[in-house]
Amino acid sequence: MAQIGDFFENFLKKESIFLNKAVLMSAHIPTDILYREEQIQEVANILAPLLRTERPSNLFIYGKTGTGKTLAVKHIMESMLEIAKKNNVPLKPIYVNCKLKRVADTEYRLIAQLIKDFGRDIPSTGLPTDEVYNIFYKLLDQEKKIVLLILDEIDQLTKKIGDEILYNLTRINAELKQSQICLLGISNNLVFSENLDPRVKSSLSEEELIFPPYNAIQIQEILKSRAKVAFKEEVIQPGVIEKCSAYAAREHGDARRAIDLLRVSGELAERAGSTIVKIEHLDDAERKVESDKIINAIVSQPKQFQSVLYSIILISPQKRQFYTGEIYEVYKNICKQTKFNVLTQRRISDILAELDMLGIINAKIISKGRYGRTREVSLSVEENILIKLREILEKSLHIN
DNA sequence: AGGTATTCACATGAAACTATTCTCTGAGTTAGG
DNA sequence: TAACTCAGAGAATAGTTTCATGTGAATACCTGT
Repeated sequence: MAQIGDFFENFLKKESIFLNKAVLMSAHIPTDILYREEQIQEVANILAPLLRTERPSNLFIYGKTGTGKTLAVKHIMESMLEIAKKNNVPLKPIYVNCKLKRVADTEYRLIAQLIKDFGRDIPSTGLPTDEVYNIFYKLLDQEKKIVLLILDEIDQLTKKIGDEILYNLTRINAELKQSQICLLGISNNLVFSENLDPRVKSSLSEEELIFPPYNAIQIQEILKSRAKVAFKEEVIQPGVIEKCSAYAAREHGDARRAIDLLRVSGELAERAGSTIVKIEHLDDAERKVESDKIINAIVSQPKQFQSVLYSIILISPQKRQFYTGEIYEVYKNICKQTKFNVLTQRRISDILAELDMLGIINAKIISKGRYGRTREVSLSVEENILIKLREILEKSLHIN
């Protein structure tokens, strides 16, 4: 008892190397956004009519992850809302992230989420979809207002359920008597609109904007400005920020990743009892971020999914590459052991494709001529993560 | 030898099914007047 | 008679199954030399 008490005492006494860690959290919106002045101005130009209660053009923003899209839009949204309040403009911005599981990743749930933003709760199931639409229309038209609907990661939404909702949303304006709605779509996928219904495409992207990736120097500056606020002075070893931004620049200039990395480095350094953040902490952080990403992705998947991955891990020591059929055989044995019912090969095929998407395996469709056509699968996970993964799966599947 | 046809072992697509979770509705039940 | 309970109908969703069709190239099978 005393020991753990001491630990907490010490923990309190020990000075944190952080001044304000919140600055390094992904939810944080800094007051000045570096290197995005141009884009912000552009967005502001397009959206400005909102403040006169006029409907601006629908806007579509493209850019890879961590290029400041969401940040810029949220920033603009906040300052506009402020002005609108001051001048009594009935502006109602709504921000929805379409990727969030069980929140806004289907048509029903998206509309339900919007309704919730108007202060009314809707049951999570049980109602017909058009009923939900009706409620939404009614709420919208209750009083005159102008709505700015921001759909973040909109590509995820259409990938899952098609572009019908978008069509419905673009048509809302025709149904409304008093209010107006303006759509702002944000997509990570640069070619997103190509496989969109042409009608939707033309009305959704009346205006388009591309956020280019940051280069290494820009990321460095961003990191420095954040670090200045987040950490105490002199706690960061020279070179850490440089290396951190180099990591991120290698991956298409993802600033969010860089910031995460820096935060985790700090946490690791602190946990290790170090008073400065060293390069080695950064290296550790890189590994940790990577393995956390993979493990999180796996843990949230269904059991059957995990079984398939476990099968792959079981074969992997023997061969470097293996085929769908082989995996299926091993998988069937696993099912017998764990008393799961065996899924069809069709499903396993899909699961393999998904594992490939998650980047946990590497699957390539090859033809072996006379001997058929199949996926050639290999694991693309580092050895030490693999061991951890294996433990987690065994626990999760109750395999001794 | 050179050219075509087969054939394997899955991949890929679409539709339909299953189980679960949830609402709404209306019939039957209960309790109070 | 009003309030309450409770079963059944109907929805949305995730995860599958069923059925149907597609596919790239190593081999088998011809053909004419």
